[in-house]
Amino acid sequence: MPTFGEDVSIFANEDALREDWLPETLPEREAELEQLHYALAPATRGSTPHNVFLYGKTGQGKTAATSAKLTELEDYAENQADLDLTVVTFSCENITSSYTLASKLVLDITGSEPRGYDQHEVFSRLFDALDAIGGTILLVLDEIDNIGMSDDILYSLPRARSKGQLTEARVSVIGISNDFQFRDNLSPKVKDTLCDEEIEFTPYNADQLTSILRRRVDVGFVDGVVMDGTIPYCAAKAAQEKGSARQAIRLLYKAGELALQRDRESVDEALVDEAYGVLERERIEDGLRNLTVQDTLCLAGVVSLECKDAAPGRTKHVYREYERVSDMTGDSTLVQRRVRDHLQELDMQGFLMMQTHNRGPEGVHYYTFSLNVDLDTTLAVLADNPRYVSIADTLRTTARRHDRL
DNA sequence: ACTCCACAGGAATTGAGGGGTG
DNA sequence: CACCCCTCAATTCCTGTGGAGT
Repeated sequence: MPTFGEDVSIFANEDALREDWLPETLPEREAELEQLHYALAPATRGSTPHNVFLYGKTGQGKTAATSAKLTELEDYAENQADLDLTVVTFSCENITSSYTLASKLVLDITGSEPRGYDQHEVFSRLFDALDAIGGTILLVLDEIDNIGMSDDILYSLPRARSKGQLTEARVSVIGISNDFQFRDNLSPKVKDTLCDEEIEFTPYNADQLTSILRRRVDVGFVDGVVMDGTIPYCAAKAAQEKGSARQAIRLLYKAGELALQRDRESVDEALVDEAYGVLERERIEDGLRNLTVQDTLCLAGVVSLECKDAAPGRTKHVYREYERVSDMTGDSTLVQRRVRDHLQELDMQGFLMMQTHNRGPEGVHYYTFSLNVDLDTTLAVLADNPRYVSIADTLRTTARRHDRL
């Protein structure tokens, strides 16, 4: 039994390895920071900063860069008597439309949420709230791609002042997006205004990830704990996937924790490999647990194909399995059209692998689906839930018969 | 050559569920 | 209370297209 306080010293400052740690410098993002700087600079001259749109995959330093630059700007503004600057940062997680975004923004600023009103009224309350703050307002909308096609607010915000809906405040929008396509799908009128400055964050390569990791290790770990080759190894592993700094750091942190558990005094490549496995499993487990009933049943349809060694299978075949599975649980059976949508969502979340098969350049195409995560783990997680335990058992038996386990 | 089928995906609609106003 | 706002999952209908069958 471990005792508190008797840990081998591995971590010097564990906070530096956590998700929410914001580095003070981002040498790998010099160019992007400079672009951001010039976009915001008008604020220091008493004018409205440009609207900026930052895009790039997760873990590329978009949020960190924005936060670093804005802190710098806020510090500057603090010492200038005639500069009234407010930064409002808002994460659009779970926000699916302009309407909810506006209403949640009002909640964020004023503390009360307008609901049940029409969109026009909600927008105008948002403008009132912004006017009440006054001065120059930088509105940072993180993960803005969540609002999808409904982008009215992105059109209205930058124009509110010229339309007289805002009188006291000057508002600039800084949109941060993980989704490259989001930009293309914006309506043309929004693209015009919001995207007058665009900053793209391309994925870090292995060398850049190595430098980033090295700085974190210097702060986070005790000197000499992390072996020489471990950092580049970790970086290479992360670069191979998405080039995400977040993932690279998470990996190293997990490896450190494993080292602690094992009473090791150093972190080596084998531990990184192990940490990788642990994180992957956690990812699947969390993901599966958060799926809705129908999502899970659709997934189970594909799992069923896998167990019969019939994957990848076409939509039709998945649907047949889905019908069997949902019969077993007694849940309502959806129409095929809807199941297709669920399958596509599961593909986007990485649980399924959806392949397009084309026949002819433009015309008829069809999809096949296969499981993109470990079958055994998936069955285990399904069996954890009483609702699906009978499915999991049946499928496991089938899988054994077909030598899939 | 013609018709029918399979399939993806867009659009419109519905009904439940959250909440408003007068 | 009647009637309004918006969201979300789901259904229904429709369109476009190549391939199979006749």
